[in-house]
Amino acid sequence: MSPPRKPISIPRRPGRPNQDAADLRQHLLDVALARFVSDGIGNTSLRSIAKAAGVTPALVSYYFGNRDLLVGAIFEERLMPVFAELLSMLAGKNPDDLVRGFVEGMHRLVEYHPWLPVLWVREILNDGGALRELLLTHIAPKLPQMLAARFAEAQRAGHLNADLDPRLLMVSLIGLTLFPLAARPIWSRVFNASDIDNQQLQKHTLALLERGLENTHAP
Amino acid sequence: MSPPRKPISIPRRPGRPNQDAADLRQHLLDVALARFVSDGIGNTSLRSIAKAAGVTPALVSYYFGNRDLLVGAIFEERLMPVFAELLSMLAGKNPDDLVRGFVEGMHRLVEYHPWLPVLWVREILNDGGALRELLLTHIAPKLPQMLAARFAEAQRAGHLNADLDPRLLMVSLIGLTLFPLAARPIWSRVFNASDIDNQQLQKHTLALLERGLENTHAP
Amino acid sequence: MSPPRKPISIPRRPGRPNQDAADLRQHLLDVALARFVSDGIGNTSLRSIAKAAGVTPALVSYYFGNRDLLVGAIFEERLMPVFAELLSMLAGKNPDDLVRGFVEGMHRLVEYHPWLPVLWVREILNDGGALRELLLTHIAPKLPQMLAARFAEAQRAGHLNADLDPRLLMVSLIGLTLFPLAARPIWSRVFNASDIDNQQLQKHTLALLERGLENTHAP
Amino acid sequence: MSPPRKPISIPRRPGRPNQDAADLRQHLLDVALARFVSDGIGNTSLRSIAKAAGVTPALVSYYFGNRDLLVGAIFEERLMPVFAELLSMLAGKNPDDLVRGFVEGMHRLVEYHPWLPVLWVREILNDGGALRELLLTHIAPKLPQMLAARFAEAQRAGHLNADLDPRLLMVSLIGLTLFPLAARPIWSRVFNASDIDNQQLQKHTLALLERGLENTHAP
DNA sequence: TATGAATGAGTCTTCATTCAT
DNA sequence: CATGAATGAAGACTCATTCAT
Repeated sequence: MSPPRKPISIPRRPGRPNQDAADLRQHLLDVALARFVSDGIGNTSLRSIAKAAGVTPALVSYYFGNRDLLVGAIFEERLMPVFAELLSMLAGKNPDDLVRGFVEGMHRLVEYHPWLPVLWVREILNDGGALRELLLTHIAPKLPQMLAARFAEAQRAGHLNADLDPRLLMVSLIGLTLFPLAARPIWSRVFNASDIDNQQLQKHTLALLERGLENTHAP
Repeated sequence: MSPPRKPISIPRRPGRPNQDAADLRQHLLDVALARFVSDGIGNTSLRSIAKAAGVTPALVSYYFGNRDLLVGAIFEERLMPVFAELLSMLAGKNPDDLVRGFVEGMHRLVEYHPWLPVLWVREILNDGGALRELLLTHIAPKLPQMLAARFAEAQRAGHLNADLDPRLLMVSLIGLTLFPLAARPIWSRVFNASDIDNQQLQKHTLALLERGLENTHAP
Repeated sequence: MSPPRKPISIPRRPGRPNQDAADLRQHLLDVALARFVSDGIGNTSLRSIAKAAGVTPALVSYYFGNRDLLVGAIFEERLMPVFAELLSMLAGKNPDDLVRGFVEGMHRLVEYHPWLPVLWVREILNDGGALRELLLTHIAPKLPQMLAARFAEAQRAGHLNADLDPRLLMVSLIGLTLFPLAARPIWSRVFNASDIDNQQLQKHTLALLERGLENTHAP
Repeated sequence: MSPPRKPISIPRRPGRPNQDAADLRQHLLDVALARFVSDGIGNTSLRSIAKAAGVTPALVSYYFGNRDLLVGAIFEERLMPVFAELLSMLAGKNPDDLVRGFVEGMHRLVEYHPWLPVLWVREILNDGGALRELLLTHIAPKLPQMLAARFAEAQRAGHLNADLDPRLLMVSLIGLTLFPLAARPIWSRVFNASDIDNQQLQKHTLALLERGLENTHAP
């Protein structure tokens, strides 16, 4: 891998903690990710990342080559691992637990990577999203296709509402997990709903998924 | 006539059809909306709008004053009317038809205003979204609060799954309508699903909402 | 004279009093003069004049042809007449009264045309001043040369301090009249001297001119 | 090394001598001052300064941040030192020499900083002058107030024409030094007076100040 | 390894001016 | 007589990037 890998520690600017080059690279990625999430990738200048990281803009270019390569690095070193995690979470699940496993897994994931929903919505979901193409060409197909296939299988076995489309179910699952998590700031404000935590959201989601709207508990 | 007049008469941009000012204004709004939808508001320069409209950047300033006012105009003249439509669609519905009405209404709406889902996701859902504040302060609260209130009422009357949160149900509904519609390009590609049309999506969504995942049709 | 001279009164915008074209021209000149004085000619846009006059920018161009011609009109129709006044004030003065006449005349002039000192200092005195060239080629030479000549004559007759230069005396006179009048805002603030009115200034100036610094009243 | 580097090496603007950054900063200040003096601060674009300095406009922003900061730098690094000089020149003077000291000091000052009178007149004296506020809040009050106080003292001691106002005397002194020096181009042309040098001007001024107009030398 | 200096392209906005109406 | 529409040029400023050091 490219430029700064030697572990020689040269504490240049005393403001930043004494870390070696690899750490600085990670620091830059952290800062960049934070800015990307809060401002959007397209709206974030390298300058602002550099400033937030206590570093010159030239350094950011130096470490990552150029803007696109930085975005690529964020994708590969921050986003991909998260999807890998999700994949491994769902690997062993048997079909009946799959939906519950997905919902719980996603919630657990977001607990550790709170930036995921927003980044997903803004940069992947959207037409010009900076990460969409990367996702679609690198990893995306695998996970959702695998899940959809297993839904289809369950459906054929009569374990799943026959009126559902297995592929669309995959979409619905994201619309019921990542989407509400990304949208929290807005519904929290609209409904004055700071009392609702993620656990309640998860419970609501599972209730909706498992039994739909009808009050089937009642006899 | 005294003041200095160059006698050469140059007909203005012959490329654009001879339309009056009001039309041009609408044309500019159309173009701006299109660019906003495809690139994001924050990433769209007035210059690019002007170019796409076959007009100088100065003219865009001339018509709308400045960038923020243009965004405001888009909001008021393009987005607000759509929400008004939705509101009137749902006005007369009785509680039992409400969810179905919402899903069908949203689909019908998007049929006529295909840009709605994307714009919603990018500019309202997201943290720094250019339209979020406008929506939240102008119209947003009313519609979702009204619907959530009616859900709560239905729930008290025993007509609605007791484990759902009425406010989160509102969120879920959007996650199952606007979200999949906005995400169509992506799932269509991932699943090679150009065969799935909006009608199927609507059917799937209603099936999921009404009975959940379980295969309750089977005895 | 150029464009709008017909006395047909068409009250277009009801905001502005019902005045005919000639009056509108005068109105525009008034407004332009006011803006020129307060912002400087170079810093004043036709737009701002038009706005202040309740008129479209196009109208200003229409009436005066272009920016330079407007400045020319200000010079000819506002500044020239003032110098003519001064000239006539000093015409009949006999040599001994000349200095006193100049000081008093200038003060009287400024009483009626308070904008004179500022305009003079900014637009004539300065190197790139918009009116300097106009003044130098149109009128300037006459008045100061005439006065300087009469000072020289008085000096030859032994009526004037022999160590003075008659031409520089002309300069000094302006430095002791127009200059302090233009500078009033600044010295008034520096010295907290809102108590000093023009009459006191005039008295001080004459005292300085007539006897210099020394306390010659004392026997 | 990895990041993409175009191998073509283009030596930067060979026109300007190879000077280090500090020198370039000074050069830019020099050029800016010259433009400010000849065109007025408000009428001088960064673009024109950059062009005159053989530099891109972006570089001017790079060095000074923005327009106001550039003006501030001119004030602090060019104007303030001059006033400090004047102050130190007058520090030790005893009251009787004060006026003469002021006139001579100002002439000496202008000899080394020929731009001072014009800048003073245009940017401090004038109402919207860009440097006025800076001067008034940073330094102005001290010097003139000190001088006026000493004039008042001399007057009380009977050493100064009793009909003068000490504060206005301060104003008159500027009107008889900075003003004629700033106006030289104009009176030099009006009177065809290229023969009058600063020494003669100084002599004239002192003669006027010390004895006024009357020919008191004659018995 | 890291940066300061520098640039060219691009941002939005304002300006004076023109001309058909 | 007066203006709305339109433009091209210029305004200040920011940006990503490069390169010598």
